[in-house]
Amino acid sequence: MDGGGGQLQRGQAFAGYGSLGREGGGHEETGGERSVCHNNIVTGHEIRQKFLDFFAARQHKVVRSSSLVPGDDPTLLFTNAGMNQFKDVFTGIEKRDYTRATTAQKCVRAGGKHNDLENVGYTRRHHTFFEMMGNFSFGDYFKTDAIDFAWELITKGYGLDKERLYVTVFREDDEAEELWQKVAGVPKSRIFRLDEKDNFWQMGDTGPCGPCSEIHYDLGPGTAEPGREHEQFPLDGGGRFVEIWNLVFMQFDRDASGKMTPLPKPSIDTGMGLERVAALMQGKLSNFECDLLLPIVEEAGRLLGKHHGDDKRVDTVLRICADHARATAFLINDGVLPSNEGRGYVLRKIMRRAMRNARMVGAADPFLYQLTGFVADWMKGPYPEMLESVSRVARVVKDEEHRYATTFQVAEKVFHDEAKSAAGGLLPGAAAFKLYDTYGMALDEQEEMARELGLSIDVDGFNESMTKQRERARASWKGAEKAQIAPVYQEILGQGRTQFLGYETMVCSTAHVLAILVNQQRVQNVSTGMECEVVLDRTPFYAESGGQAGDTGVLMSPATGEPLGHVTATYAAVPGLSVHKLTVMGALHVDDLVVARVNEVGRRATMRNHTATHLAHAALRQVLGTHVKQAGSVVEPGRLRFDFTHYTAVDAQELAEVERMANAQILANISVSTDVMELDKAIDTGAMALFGEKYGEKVRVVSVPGFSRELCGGTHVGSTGEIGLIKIVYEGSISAGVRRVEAVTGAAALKKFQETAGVVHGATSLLRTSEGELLEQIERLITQQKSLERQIEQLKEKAAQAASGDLESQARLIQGVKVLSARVDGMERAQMRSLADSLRNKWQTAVIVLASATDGNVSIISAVTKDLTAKVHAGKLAGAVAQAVGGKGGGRPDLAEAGGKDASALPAALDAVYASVEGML
RNA sequence: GGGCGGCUAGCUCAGUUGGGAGAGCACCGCGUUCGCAACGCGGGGGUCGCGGGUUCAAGUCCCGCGCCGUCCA
Repeated sequence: MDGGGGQLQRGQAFAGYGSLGREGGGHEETGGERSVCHNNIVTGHEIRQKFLDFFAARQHKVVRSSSLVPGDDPTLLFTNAGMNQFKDVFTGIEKRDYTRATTAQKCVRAGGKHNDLENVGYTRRHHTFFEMMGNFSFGDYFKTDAIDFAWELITKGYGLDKERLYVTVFREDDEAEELWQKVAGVPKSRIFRLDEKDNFWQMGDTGPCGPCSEIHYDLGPGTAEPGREHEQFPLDGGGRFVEIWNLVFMQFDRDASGKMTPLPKPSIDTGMGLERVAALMQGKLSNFECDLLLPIVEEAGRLLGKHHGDDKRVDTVLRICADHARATAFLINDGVLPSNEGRGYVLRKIMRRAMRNARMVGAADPFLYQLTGFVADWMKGPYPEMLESVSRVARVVKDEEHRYATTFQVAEKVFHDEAKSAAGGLLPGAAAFKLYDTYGMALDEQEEMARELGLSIDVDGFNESMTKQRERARASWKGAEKAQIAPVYQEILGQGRTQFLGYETMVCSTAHVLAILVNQQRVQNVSTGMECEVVLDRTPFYAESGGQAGDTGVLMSPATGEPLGHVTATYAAVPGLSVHKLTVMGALHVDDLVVARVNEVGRRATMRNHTATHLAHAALRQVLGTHVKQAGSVVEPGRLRFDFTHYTAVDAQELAEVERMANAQILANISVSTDVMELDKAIDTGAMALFGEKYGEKVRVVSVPGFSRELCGGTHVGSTGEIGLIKIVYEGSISAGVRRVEAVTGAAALKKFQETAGVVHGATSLLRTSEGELLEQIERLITQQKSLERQIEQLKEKAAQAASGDLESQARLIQGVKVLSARVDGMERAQMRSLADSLRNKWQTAVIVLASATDGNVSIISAVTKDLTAKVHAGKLAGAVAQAVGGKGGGRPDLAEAGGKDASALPAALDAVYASVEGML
């Protein structure tokens, strides 16, 4: 490692080779913007701020980082690039009131297409969590400015040495190559042309795409990763060359056939990894050495009682912990909770990988929850929300650490069982896979444990089982194809967004039919009895969104008032386009003028439930704590359902208090106000925004003054009194850390109350008691019931004893053995068993057969004392009797049971026992 | 969405071709002791997750559902 070749130890500044960030051989840059030098290293936080300031000064809107949970993009597991939140802006679906933006975006890459999880900790630049800085142009500036800005920021703003910078362009992008020379003054020798794989960007198989251009930084000779020194830029730099900035020139639109047409207004999307820039500006080879990560690595060491830098294996673990603690803290802050599917599962895998690695270097106790606290504190400057969630995050992480500990205990037990039976020191692949698949024990963990026992694991067998499982999962997936948004809706949206009138009115008499669809095909008209979808230019119908159910109602003829069709559902096929599902009752043509009338009773019930949901949310936060955040919501006419983050069951007192608070707001009959404002402003005034929801720039804020304030696009009552009453009717668990409540309001609440009162009334009249004494009365009945059952047991026992006295005299002595074959009608199996048992104990050496006939069923018990079981088999004895009465049976040699149907054959069968026993003895 | 494992006393769990629902800890009582710990004896506590089915008989076998865990997608 540290031979004479100038190979550097990780973490060591490579000041020996020139000095980073200085222009030429040690000359300090003079002038306004301070350049970087090794005496005065800039922090990661400063680099981030400088980026945003630089573009703000160039008319870019500084947009805050969006949530790590992408809004309504099912194709994306986590936000993984700066452009995610602008996707719809690039495609033109969404409009913003700016055309230039800049962000520092938190990103997670784990699971899904970019899965680097297994590499994290072992390499210099793989992370699950990182920050991506970027500037964006939405049809504003293009290549020239993008190149100019980028070059100016890194050479002047950040003061990177031009002699260390290289540029790549797409093979066919002559324009970019020219501009780099002209605008930035990069010599042609430093510009490389690359193929589609590296320098052509596309969002999907269709849609916007274009060439891109990357800026790379040369860390200098001797900085390549061990074993990769020979690799040459640009094919692969072996770690010596770092890609620091990718500029995407979005200039084509690709259609389904693969044909690319130039976009009228080309756009810019760029991304620069904060951690790698910070590392190289601070003279470090590894991102883990930069000041955004190193303190977390060191803190991990402190918590685990290890020292960073002493041991290679330990260092790797500390890096894993540091990276994963960042991802964990940020993901949970954004509302993700560890679970066994989807995003939650990826989070769990990240967390467990950290715990597992820590355990393998000797960590015994939960520690990750402390490290996430440290992360929150370290990142609180740019992400102040991290401090608010710090105790909730700690709680969630600690829970997961405990859960991991218990599952690990179980797995460990199974592992040792398997290890015991491992033949030839090799643990079979199937066993290893079972441990992994069923008990969640990772392979490296098993290998570690196997090593301690001097065993090895059949890894090939393991992989084989894994492949089979994959195939199974894939086969089952084929049937369920994802519903694709039909392009026809996009096409209709092109005619304009639906104007929603439902906030103000429930009827509109001036709506025009824009389009009619039958089975997603556009038609010109429809007639009675058909099912179709109708798009209007304006509508009072609320399209299902934000958990609120879509409206139902009717479309009518303006001339006659006759119904033209029933609207059975309303939904947004694509954002901005409301589609009415219609059962046609008359003729309807495109361009018709119609009266659209919402079913007012249903809608008002929905409005009551929606406002009540906000009241419940606010009340839950007051009663349980501010960690309570909405995790899902359904608002329908009949009820409301609200899922929220909370780690334990809500007890009866707490629920009662929540109901009391919410109803107090209803009784106070407070006016509900709605304001439309900028998103930033709304958040600044403390309105609650939801995880994963994507909001436009202008948002609606719904307030119950003094109690609740939430971003919400739904419809609400005018004042809280309209709700009438809210009653919670269910509380339960959804998954670890998420609870669900359901409630009813208004007429539904009254109905619920009447039903409950009816049940109570029924109970009081059955028990001939009053409401006040109902519970007491039931308790008394239960106690009485138990005591009666006990008395019956005792009586039965007495009866059995008495019977056994009689039976004793019936027993015959055959060759010194007491043999009894008797009928004991009315006795249950259990009683017969204990009777036989007590006789057996009493007689010491005996053969007993008892039978009872009840309700056409014959039960038979046969018991033989141990000393005789070699000669007389109780099972065979019982079986013989059973056969005679049309049944069968069996059991152990000393005790058997049997049964049959024919009671009339019983006396003879029982009598025959004596003879057959005599034969056996 | 598809596998696999689990659900039995307050807790941790055992329960082997289907044939007496059990252990340890905890709890209560008694004994021993100056007292405590420990020990001994005795006792209470169970819709065997829920619902169907097969069977003379189901904790045990079959089907469905729920919850928890785990892996794959």
